[in-house]
Amino acid sequence: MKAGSDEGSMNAPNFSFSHLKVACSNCNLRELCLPLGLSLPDIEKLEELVATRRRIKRGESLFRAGDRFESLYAVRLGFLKSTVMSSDGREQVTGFYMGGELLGMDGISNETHSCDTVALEDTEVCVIPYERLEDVANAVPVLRNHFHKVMSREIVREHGVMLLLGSMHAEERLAAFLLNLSQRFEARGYSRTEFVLRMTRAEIGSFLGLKLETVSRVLSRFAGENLIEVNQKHVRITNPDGLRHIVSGQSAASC
Amino acid sequence: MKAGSDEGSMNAPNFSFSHLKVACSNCNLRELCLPLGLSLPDIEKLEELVATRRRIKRGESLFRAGDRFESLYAVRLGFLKSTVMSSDGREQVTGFYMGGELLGMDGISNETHSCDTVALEDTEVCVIPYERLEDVANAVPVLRNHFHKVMSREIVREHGVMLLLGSMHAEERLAAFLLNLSQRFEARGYSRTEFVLRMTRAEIGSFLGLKLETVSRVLSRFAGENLIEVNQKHVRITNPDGLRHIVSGQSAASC
DNA sequence: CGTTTCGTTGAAGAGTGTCAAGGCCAGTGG
DNA sequence: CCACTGGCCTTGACACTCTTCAACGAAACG
Repeated sequence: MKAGSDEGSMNAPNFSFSHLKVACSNCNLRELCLPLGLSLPDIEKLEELVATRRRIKRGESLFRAGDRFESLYAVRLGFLKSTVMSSDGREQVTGFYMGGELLGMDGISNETHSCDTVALEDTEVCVIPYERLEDVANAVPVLRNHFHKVMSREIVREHGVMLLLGSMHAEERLAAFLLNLSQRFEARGYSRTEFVLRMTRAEIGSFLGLKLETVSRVLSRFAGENLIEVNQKHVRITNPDGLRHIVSGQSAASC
Repeated sequence: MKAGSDEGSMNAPNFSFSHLKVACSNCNLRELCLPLGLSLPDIEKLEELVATRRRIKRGESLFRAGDRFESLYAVRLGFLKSTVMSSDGREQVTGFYMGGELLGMDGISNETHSCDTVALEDTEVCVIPYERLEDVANAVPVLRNHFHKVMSREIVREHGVMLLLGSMHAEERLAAFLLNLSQRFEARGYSRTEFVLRMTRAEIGSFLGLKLETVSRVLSRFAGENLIEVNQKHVRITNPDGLRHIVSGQSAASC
């Protein structure tokens, strides 16, 4: 756990809510989080809906499998992972989430969450009570469409992960993973070439269907081929085209 | 192509619509497809929405990646697969769909479909124009909730597939696959122990992240252990508990 | 400064993939 | 009716990727 956080008094779960006024209109993630062209009155309805925020410290969970579903969450700050667990205890990371992304949609189907979501660094999310979301979405068609698109986008994202898990080699998976992170960091105004992995090798491996040793070895190999520089969690992409080349059928050429 | 179909005059794509009156209220799939407790007026709105059906012959596609998204489809009869394709031409089956299941939600995010969906046997779907679905869903909250749950269920299903692809061995994947089919057939009133695989070994393999030879070998191994009987596409599950045992950590015990 | 967690690397082995040959079955045409 | 064709499935032998096991090094934390 990181030392020196100035939030020391707020770590009991039920007191980690922040009741400060939420201002979506000022949020620098609104292009990621919200549809374009919301009118002022619509934004006011929205800000009434997204009334609270919640902080999760590194290692704590936002929700767990089995928890009653009540809200969706928009990541405001930080980094999380979602995992599912099989009956015999195997864990699979189903996704990593960062600023502007929406979490918790797995819970709608059953009124119960089916995955665990854990913060990989100190994180803040906007709480979106689902019942009220449905009302607001009814009243604001733009928002309703947007909500449907976000759910659909999650489905499409998962199709991509299935493609990756089902038909790619270790090198291709990791190249695709790094490029995906790169692009998402860039969309948030960070460097697309240089970033810090918030997750461990084991978590990357779980997401990509590989063992942590394989992840480590492939990263070292990439570094040896001057595609990237790696130093523990710090990664710099020095040859993005090389990575793209690996993703799109380098294997098709060499095999 | 099968001979002797009495629909010979309807194979040009644009004439494969059937404008017969759709009657959700009489449909024997309504428990799978619709929420419980719809009032009569609600059902009438629904039947106005789901006004047309469409037939797809074996091998034909319902929609393709890149097609403009206009409708969702509910399977009334038949069997389909969805596939995504990577830039370098690798194909991944993302799911198999049967009676009562909803298709096409990938298209909402972009107004463009991102996967191909192909009939594996002669199939009939109910066409649900998306724009009108949104209106009807607004007017009928039960239906709106149901729609959201169906999308969420698709997300949860894909989490399960990710777990399978990311952390299971060939035998576990196939055992899980057979049990899943078994359960879905049972829910539709068919035998849960004896059924016909509508897809080829290669398609099963693509879905499960395996090669067709591995699928064939594992099925033979299961047959050798008297878990199932296989004869080409015909499968009989003789020891479902054995299969369940394989799914839940047989490997954890023996390794 | 010791402890723990995380990451790297090597060697050996298991599990799938690849390649190749042959069998089964349905549909086709003689 | 039969032989032929092509698609699908099965099986074997071998190659290869990834995992497993183990040891060690580096960083984070109290």
